[in-house]
Amino acid sequence: MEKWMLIDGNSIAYRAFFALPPLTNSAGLHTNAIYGFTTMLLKMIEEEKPTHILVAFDAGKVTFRHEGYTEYKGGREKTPSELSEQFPVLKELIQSFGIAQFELSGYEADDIIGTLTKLADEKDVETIVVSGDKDMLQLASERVTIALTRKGVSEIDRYQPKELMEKYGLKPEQIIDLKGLMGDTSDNIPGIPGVGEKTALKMLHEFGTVEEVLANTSSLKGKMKEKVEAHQEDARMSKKLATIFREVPLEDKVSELLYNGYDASVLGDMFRKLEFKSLIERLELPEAGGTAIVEEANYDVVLASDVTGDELTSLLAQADSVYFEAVGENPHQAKLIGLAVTTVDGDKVVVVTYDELMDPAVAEPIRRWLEDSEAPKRGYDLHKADLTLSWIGIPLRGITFDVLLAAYLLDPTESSQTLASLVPRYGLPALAPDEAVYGKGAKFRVPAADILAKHLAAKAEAIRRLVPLQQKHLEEGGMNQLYYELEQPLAIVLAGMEKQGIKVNASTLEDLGAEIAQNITRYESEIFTHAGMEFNINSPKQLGDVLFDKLDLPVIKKTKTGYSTDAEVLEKLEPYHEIVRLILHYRQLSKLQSTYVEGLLKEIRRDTGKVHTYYRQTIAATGRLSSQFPNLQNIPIRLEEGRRIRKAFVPSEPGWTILAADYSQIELRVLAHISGDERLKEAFIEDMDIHTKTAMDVFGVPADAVDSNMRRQAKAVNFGIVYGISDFGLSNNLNISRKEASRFIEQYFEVFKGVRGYMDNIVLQARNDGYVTTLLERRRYLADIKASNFNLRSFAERTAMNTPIQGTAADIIKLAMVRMDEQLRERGLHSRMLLQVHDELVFEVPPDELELMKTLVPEVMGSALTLDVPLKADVSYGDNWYEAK
DNA sequence: GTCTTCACG
DNA sequence: ACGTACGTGAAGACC
Repeated sequence: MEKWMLIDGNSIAYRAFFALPPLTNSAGLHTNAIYGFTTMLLKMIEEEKPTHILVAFDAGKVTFRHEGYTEYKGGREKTPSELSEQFPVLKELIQSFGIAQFELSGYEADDIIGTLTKLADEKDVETIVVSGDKDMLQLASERVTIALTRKGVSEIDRYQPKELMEKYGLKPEQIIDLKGLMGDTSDNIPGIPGVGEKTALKMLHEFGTVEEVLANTSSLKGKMKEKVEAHQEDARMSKKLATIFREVPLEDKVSELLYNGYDASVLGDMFRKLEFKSLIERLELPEAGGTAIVEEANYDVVLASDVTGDELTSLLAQADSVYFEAVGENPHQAKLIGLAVTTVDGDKVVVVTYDELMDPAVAEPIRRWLEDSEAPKRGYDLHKADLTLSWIGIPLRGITFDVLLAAYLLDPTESSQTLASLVPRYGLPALAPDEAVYGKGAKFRVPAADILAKHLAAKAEAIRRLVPLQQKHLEEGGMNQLYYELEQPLAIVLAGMEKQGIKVNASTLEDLGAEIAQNITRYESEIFTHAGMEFNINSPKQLGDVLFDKLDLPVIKKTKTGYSTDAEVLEKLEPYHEIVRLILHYRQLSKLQSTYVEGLLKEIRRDTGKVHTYYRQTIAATGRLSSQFPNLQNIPIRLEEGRRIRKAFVPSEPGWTILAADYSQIELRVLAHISGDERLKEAFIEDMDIHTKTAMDVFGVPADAVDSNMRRQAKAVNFGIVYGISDFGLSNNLNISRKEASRFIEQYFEVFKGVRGYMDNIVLQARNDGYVTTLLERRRYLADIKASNFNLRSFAERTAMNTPIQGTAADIIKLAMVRMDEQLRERGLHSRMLLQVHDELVFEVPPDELELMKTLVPEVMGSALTLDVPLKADVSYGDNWYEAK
């Protein structure tokens, strides 16, 4: 079955140009229109899977339309040179894709596309037209779908006659009547002055066509009647101008549209010229020179079982880098496939398959090497490797460098940190894609040993070559300390905590679950009664239909796909209908049940009764950790019902205690330090209640005049300050007007002048350097800090304000963790560090260590880093995590 | 796979 | 005029 895709090249390029921030490649060529066009093209090819593709361009300056009306498209702004310079390159790119393009003198892209859709209708071929121009809607038919871009080029609305009727109440052929009446300023089509979309639609719904409207002016009234009568000719001519000409002599050029996919090396060359690195990675295109740099491997691959134990031992004595391959996202459950070790001189790579590692006859030297803390190892994601290995009883020691961790510090915002994506960043030869070696999804297979060995060897070699390059960059970025003294040691501390796990009492959860289940059923039936029908309350779509169509509640907010029903909306709807409160409760319970009761129960290991999270150290752009499988950083606490989940988190030894310590206001303390604001510093030096103090200063009242509402507002302002304040955000949060919010902020900055100075300064610094840093020199690049798009730029500015604060707080608790681990070890304590929740550390403590830990933990946390204000950590403890409050 | 919602700091 | 608070992960619905 044929399927055609016809793209309006000029229209899409224009749209992309104005939607995207200015991008240039290093040669200074603007590339934003090309980039936008390309992403749109890839998306549409993927979604539509066309057999034939054409990109049509407008040709030359004079089209047949000018013959009748010389002002056609007059008055249009001249195409900016930043865009026009992109057209020749765009055409080259389309050629690299192997996609046909037409440009016929005297005709516009519309006409070419119009002619082809006519042909498609005649031949009964399914066709999609891609454009940003609503005029195209006149071509819609049962076979022809018009895809119009919305909001730049990223979102696309598809129209067939049915959708057109729903949205405008018009048939496709009436689009030209619409234009005839209302005109089009961008094409300088006059239409009837004073008639806009609303009026034009009204007239067409009544009369159907321009001609009929003109024939019935008598039924129009007043000013409108005069205008229509005076501009009859304009309307007729406008209609004619808007009509797409569908008889372009294309003869039989359709066969040229056949699309057979692209040649990866040709497209790769083109993307390289444009410096579309993300697209090269996304499409897994070869790295350079037409085909990938295929460097002849200049090392021998040695299988462990092919050499004697002594030979293996001596090879490992000169080991340099190591790569571990495991299958599975969750390192606690991942299956090791094998590992590869390069020698220092790079001329040999030893590969050990999993079976060999498990074979005592072969494994002895390799196990000894892995466990030897004096044998240096450079690798990729050794935190994960350490954890996976620990489950088969092999500790990994002697880590001296990790290219994943380094890549993260060098650019934490990079979207992919896989080894394969990292390698080209440093100009090293590409790796074979994992998919090509293993297949994906159901087709995943571990290949034969020789093929596997080659692949693992290439990865180990890539690591060996990456290390010195990254070390140089770390040095240049002043991140040596951050790397060697913080992140790298932390990786092993984390693996220890993860392996240790925390005990979760299943029956506590089950009891809670039974209680919640009862309540859920109750709410469910009450909701159905109020709704007068049964439906899936968990479906935002169905819920929206009930609330806004059936019950006719006011629509507060819309999402891309329909009505919004989030908690914020529901809270506003509470006064209108009793059902809303019930839904809010239902939502709360349903979340608790599915995510926390059922979700957590699934994660408990049957044998030990523990859950083992996995902390990811290279995800968050600010330097924070993230937690997965399960996420133990978002266990409920704010509401009592949810907080009870914490009762299930208990010590793993009888008689022990859960001890939790959290930093008090760490982010605001960090802000006080880095901004140097005297008032804020003083507040913390005096150990005041910071929100009350803020209220006093912002409202200009004494402490005893601060009521709970003032404190609440001050607290919101403090949060806003940390997030990178905007009046809009604060007004939203406090449900006040933007003006009021803006006054709060102004008053805050009047008092905390140093904070204002910091905010102004950090944004300037970001603009200057392109990045911001934390106290420990952790770096975050802000690609959009100079964007012309207000939204993108504002976002980058808020990020510039927030990242040094959030990131420094992350630095501090990470430091505390490394220190704490040392302390437990050096003092020979049995207490164990189990969890980190951004500003909190959770331990399990034997009875005889409780008194010591109660002072040691806050001491270590408080002295992790010396700031101009004290760091304070509060301790609490109990029989479970709930009691430790 | 994407979207929406919601849990945490 | 624009239209967002910063950072995450998981579940369920729906395509």
